[in-house]
Amino acid sequence: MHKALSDSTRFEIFRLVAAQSAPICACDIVDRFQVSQPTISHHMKVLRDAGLITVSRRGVWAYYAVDPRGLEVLRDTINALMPVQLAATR
Amino acid sequence: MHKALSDSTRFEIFRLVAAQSAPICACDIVDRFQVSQPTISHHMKVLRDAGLITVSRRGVWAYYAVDPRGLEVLRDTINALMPVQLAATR
DNA sequence: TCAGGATATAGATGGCTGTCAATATGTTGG
DNA sequence: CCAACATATTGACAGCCATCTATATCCTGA
Repeated sequence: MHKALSDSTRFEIFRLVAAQSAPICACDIVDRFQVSQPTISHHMKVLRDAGLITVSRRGVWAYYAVDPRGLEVLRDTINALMPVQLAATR
Repeated sequence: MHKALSDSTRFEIFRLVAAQSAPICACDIVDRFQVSQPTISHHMKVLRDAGLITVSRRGVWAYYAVDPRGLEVLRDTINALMPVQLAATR
């Protein structure tokens, strides 16, 4: 999961997806980055395999959204590493 | 920061350090992993450069501890990615 | 059914990095 | 001051991976 977020391009893609209030079209992601469409597709697969995003198809288009369960796992992992009194901090 | 935790050996080292109630000696870390001493030293440097751990010297020995500020940054980064109602979940 | 477009897959490649052996650096006890 | 030890640094190398081009797959409108 950390590995999925360790590449800067992929992290930025994830941030973009996470910033949306609705699923975002893959084509819109391709438009916003300098890398090629296959590279974006590859990154989406990595993020998907990590459980961080979900994909839904509408016709030809692919719509990506954050998988809340993945984020929860990530947060819980971090919290488990924190000393208790620090974990209580908000 | 995610990159620092993306390697499995390094993540396990960090988990070991985080699990201690007092700083842990580098020699004890070397003892618990299969990799060589220089490799451990390299990983400690990566974790240190990422702001995740701190080191203090006592004589010949190096003692490592989690840097709470790094963990806070990490947690805040994750929280910033979460939808508000999910971030409120405990 | 076909053309065109959106996305995914395959294969190749260059750069990054985790690892090791060898060595350097720094510290302490005698 | 020296020997022994703990840790860090260096240099080399193999495997991984982000990226590209080319191509395949899938869907839709006409």
